Amino acid sequence: YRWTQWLFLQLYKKGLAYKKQAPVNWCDSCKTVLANEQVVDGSPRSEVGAGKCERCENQVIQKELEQWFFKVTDYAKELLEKIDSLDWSDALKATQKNWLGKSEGAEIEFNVQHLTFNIQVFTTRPDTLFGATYLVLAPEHGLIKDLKLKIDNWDEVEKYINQTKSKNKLERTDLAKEKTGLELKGIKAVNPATKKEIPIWLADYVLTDYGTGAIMAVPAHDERDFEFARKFDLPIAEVISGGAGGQCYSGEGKLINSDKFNGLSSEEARDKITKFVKGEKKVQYKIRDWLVSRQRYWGAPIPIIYCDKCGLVAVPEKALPVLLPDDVDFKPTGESPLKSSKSFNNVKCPKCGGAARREADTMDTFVCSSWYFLRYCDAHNQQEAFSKKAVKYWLPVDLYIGGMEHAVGHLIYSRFIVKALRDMGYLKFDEPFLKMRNQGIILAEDGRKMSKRWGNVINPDEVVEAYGADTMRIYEMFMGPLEDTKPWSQQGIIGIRRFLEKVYKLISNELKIQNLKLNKNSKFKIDNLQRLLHKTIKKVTEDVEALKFNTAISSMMIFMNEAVSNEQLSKEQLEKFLIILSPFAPHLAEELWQSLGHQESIFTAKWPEYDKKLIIDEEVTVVVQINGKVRAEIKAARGASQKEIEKLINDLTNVKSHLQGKEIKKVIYLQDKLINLVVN
RNA sequence: GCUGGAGUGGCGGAAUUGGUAUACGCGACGGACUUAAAAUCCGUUGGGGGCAACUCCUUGUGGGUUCGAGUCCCACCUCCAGCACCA
Repeated sequence: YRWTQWLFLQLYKKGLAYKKQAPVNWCDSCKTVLANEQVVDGSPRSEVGAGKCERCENQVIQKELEQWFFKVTDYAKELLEKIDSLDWSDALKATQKNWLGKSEGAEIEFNVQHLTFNIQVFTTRPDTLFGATYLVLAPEHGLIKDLKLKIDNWDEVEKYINQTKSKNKLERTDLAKEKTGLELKGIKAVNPATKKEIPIWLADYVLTDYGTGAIMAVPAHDERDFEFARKFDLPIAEVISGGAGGQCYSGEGKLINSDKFNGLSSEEARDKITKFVKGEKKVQYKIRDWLVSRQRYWGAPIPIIYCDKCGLVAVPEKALPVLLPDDVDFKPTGESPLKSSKSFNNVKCPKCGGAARREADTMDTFVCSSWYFLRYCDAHNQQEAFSKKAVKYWLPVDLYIGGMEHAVGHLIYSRFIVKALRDMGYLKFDEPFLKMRNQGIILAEDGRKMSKRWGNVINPDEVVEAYGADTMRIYEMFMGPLEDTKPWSQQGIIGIRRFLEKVYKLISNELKIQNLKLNKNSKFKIDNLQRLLHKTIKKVTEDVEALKFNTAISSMMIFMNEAVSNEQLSKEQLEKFLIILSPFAPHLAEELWQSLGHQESIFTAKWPEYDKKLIIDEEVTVVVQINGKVRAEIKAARGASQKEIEKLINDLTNVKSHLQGKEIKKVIYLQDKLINLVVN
């Protein structure tokens, strides 16, 4: 964590790490704050449904605290734009795009009537400006206090603000709940397009931390504004055609009731109206800065010192690491545990030498995990976090495998850190993980998630005990595609055990290992087995590359079944087979390899190459279709011409009977595969 | 509501990307071995009809394109995942 602290200092120097007072997520069971990304909805089957700590599933509450943040928002644009250049799954990309939440619109200024104050709003629909019949501010909006003396119903307003404060995020964002709000009496705003006076309201459905914390309400063309206007009897002005009377229409269309802009399309009008009222085009993102402070013991201490004279002072890099003290109780209490350590807390200011105290919070563990792959390239370097040379050699990561749950946490943080370090000159690449695959989770046999709560957990140690580690390993790969969520089957695993036993028996004298040339009578079979082996090598090689382990295993099973039923297999064939099996069943393959007399490990053996000539069959099966329906199949020599095939199939009784009294209108021939006779 | 993904036998799943649907495995049924069971081995196994050769139906539903559709297009249904009063 010395180098994690170093990383913090680099971000701090660049202004990318900062401290601010803000409402934050607090888990009262873990006794710490959480990042937005660490608050989850909970399992779909949970009773309550929203806002839970991802670690303990406790309901998260909001607290107003001063905390450290990393400025991920500075990179929102690039984080979004570069997603499409990555070889990641669509689901992962979409989730991350969702989280970044880009929306394009404009900031427009509304003057407060007869006063010098004005209110900025963000809207994605400047084309509907003529229909803005009132404004709504978030209860936390800074302007409200400034206008206190002008507001006639201040007592009521204050009461509403306090009510909002007492609500947690869950209560406030409950979609089912009816909207609440009240008017700021005594003041009015002016719609910059219509120049008409419009009322200013306060409502908790407007969020303080998105956009400007204020909206222009267009009830005719926004569902939420419509609902609000109906409840409080506010005017509704239709400015986009296309809606049914008396209903809200949130789509686009031609402008109406919009003065000189009438007749324009929504798209054309957006720019023009924004210019007309001297508004500014703006792009908004939903993502917030990353809250990295934690009130926990286990974590890298934040390398900052507070001095009464100098204020906030960074720990000099030479003084790193700031070690965790051992004279504290590390159980979470809600206060940072490091605060209670005398040895840790009291220090001298690095600038003036005066009495000072250390920052007592530690960093989110995700700070460490957002750059570990850089350190892994150069783990023993004592002079720097990583050398440019080592990082250039190893990174970016070619293939990264991990769960979907990292979509909006680790994977965004890592991308952010890499971009920040790149801009500081430490790295020369933009993205940490070029190709990413998400393994699906293995569910319990009942199709639910494995959980202590359901008592359906499969203990891998017990599986290994009963069937062996190789069996367990292969079964997990055989169950289905890597990325699929799939249920475990205690019954199904026996098939893999049988397969491996078949392989084992091959060398335990139950089957004879013979040389290829051995038996004239079985030459045909041996030839076929040799062909099958090479097809299997091809299939396994390609499937491994594509991470399609389930079909690779299936093809090895087919080969084994064939080898066993023929009771023929040369030592050379067995060896090649063992090598392709070895990544799947390392223990068994190694043991059999040694028993064949090898001194070196099987993992030093060269991966077999397939013979291109052997994977092509000389005799092929051609399917005979009549009007697209399979009526017969024939064996033919590879490369047979259409005429030759037509001659062959004419004699087939089933073909004859289907052609009786009919006329062949067209013949479709796919070499070595299929012939389709189209008849009337 | 928005975004992404998926619907194939009793079950997990294959299908060269438009060309024999159900590979491989589990389970089930029948048989061999056994006093018996387990293990192992052999056979059968999508559904219907037929003694049989064969034949009809079948990839969530309904349409369409095509010589030919699990695969492509349109509409719908269901499930999973993510986001959600984001203006």
